[in-house]
Amino acid sequence: MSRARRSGTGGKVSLADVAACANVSLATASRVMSGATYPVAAATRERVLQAATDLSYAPNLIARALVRRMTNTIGVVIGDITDSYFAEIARGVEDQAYRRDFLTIICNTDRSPAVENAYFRLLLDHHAAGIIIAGGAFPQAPENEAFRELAKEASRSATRLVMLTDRDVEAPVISVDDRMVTMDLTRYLIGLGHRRIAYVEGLTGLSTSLRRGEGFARAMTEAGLDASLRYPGGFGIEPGRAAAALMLRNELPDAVIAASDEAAFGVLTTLQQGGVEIPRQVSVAGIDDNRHAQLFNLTTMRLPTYDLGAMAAKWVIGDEPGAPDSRVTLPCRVIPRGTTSWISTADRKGALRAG
Amino acid sequence: MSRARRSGTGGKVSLADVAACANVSLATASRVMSGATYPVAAATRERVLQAATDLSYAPNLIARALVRRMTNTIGVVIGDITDSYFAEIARGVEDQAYRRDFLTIICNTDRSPAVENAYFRLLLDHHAAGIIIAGGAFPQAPENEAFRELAKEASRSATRLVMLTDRDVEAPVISVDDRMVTMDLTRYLIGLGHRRIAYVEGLTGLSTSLRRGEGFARAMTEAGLDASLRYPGGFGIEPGRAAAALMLRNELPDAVIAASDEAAFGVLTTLQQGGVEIPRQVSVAGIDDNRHAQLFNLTTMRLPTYDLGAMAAKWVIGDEPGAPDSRVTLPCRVIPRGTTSWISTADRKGALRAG
DNA sequence: TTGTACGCGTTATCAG
DNA sequence: CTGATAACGCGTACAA
Repeated sequence: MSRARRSGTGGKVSLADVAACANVSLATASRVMSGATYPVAAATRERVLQAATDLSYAPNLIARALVRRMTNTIGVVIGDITDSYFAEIARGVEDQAYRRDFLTIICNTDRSPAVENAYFRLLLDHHAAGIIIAGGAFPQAPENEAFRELAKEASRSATRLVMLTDRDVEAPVISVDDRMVTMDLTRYLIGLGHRRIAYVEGLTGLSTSLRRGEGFARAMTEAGLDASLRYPGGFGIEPGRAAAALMLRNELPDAVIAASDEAAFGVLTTLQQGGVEIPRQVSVAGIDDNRHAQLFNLTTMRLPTYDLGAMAAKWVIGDEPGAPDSRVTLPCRVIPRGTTSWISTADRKGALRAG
Repeated sequence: MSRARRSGTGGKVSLADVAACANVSLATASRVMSGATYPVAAATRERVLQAATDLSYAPNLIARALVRRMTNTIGVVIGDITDSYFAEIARGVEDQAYRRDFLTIICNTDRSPAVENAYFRLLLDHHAAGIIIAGGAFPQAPENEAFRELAKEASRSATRLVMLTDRDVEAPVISVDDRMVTMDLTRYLIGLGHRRIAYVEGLTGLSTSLRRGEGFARAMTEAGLDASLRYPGGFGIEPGRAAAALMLRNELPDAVIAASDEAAFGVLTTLQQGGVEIPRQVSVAGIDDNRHAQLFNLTTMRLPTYDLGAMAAKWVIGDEPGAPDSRVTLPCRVIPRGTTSWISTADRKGALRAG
């Protein structure tokens, strides 16, 4: 009765209204509306459906979530959505989520382990169906302990967890081989005849940066080259600029690899402003292959960012979750463009000296 | 008792556990945990708090949402998160949301009115605390009817609605004056001595594009100049490229304004590849001032994208919502950089002819 | 100041 | 195949 009164107002119509309107029990109405494959007579089902559309019924997702102990949301924890690397990942997640009527929650940490943990906690409390952690690890961070604790809590609950980079927790990880990324890229440049190759590091302390640095070093030493030409860096434009400014003060390298496209842009433009011709004098390469790499005609390593997010989302909302110890590694490849070229014989002298 | 048994397992601890542990009623426990300003004796409050931390209690946000008829989430409906324009908006929202423990749900529509409505519906059913619609309007879209219906439903419910561009619905709107944006920019270029100015349009059918086009036309005609040099466009890089390719086949304009930075990048690089010197021969300007504009040294209109999102979020989760008919307009301004300059007297001839 | 009891809108478990 | 009814975990009148 109170229901009947409410139906006239702006109050939402509930399943009870539908049931009443269709002359069936709440249970029956639920069975047809909740999409379950439960045996209901075709006739009554039709009646319920009709009543639902008549009353323009929309299920209360929250009530449903309470009893199912699970919302139709999936959280993606990233560094910063304005960074195209993370934006692509988020897009991959969202595309999959949308297909199954899941909502995508975005959590910017600005690479703060504390914020990361705070969001982890919040998502758990929100009973997200899945949590995708895309930020890299800081092996030294004191917050790692709490992070692992949170991961354990997740494994006890029903929310599925996926890591997009190895975080040393019991959760499936989908990632790229960061060491291989720089190794392949470095080898590519060496194959082009470059000997004196500089490397602009990624963000300090991040395990991803560490591994990329290792890859560079390994490729150089295995070719008998000096791997010590390194510049402190980061993933943004500014670190690239700073490194390039330093390069301009000394003997130029044959080539420079930056740990990200953005940093490479910084290197590229600063070098050019300094009067250096790219790639005639110096070759430049980045990592990511983001949307603007093409604009700068930048040689780079293509990272499957979108696929990382998409696959993680599938594991999280799909029928087959990734096993807690499963790790899949997605392939990357060099995208040769105009900022790299064979080293000219005229400039080879310096290179030979360095080698 | 069943509770006591569960406490040992991985099952979550509930408020009842806390209450029992603190020897108080469920109500009392609720009153201290829910943060309400309800009179509770300091001693008992302390006991409850202690019990909560002892049991590492975390409130079930879904249960809370059910009774409050409101989740701690805010949905932001955008075109595409990999577009830095929308990413900045989303970041503005998220920053505010995080401060108050709200979760930010991101919804990519790819500018499809149908998808936009689908997300609108989903967010409503999810009982989002607020919904921010950032995509532009397609005045001709048949889905607009349903959109308005959804907006009405929102106004009847408790979820707050904010538009980031005028959508002709009963909801507060925070936006920029798109007409003024292009007018100011065009006037700036005219002030630099340019006469033959080309305009690369925004995405067809979008009201934002329409208004920007109007602004360009008005500024030109009020200066007694020909406003007919327009190129079909869009907000991406490719449309810019295509327009520039066309320009290269005919008499070059003095300057070109693109409806977005990305399009301007396309114009800029294509023109340069075509042997045109920027800005000596042609000045180029964009709209947005995104992160890469500085890299290209692009003159542009700075749009307060981040602030748009941040202010919308405040209206949505803050103490004072925007009135349904309130419209605030955030200021924009020209950022002069290196892709525009005074027109050289040598090139002035053509300009005079056109004027 | 504290406790009791009910309601939020669904789903799931039993009987019929 | 259908219908009562008990959870789900929390907030809040109302009563004490």
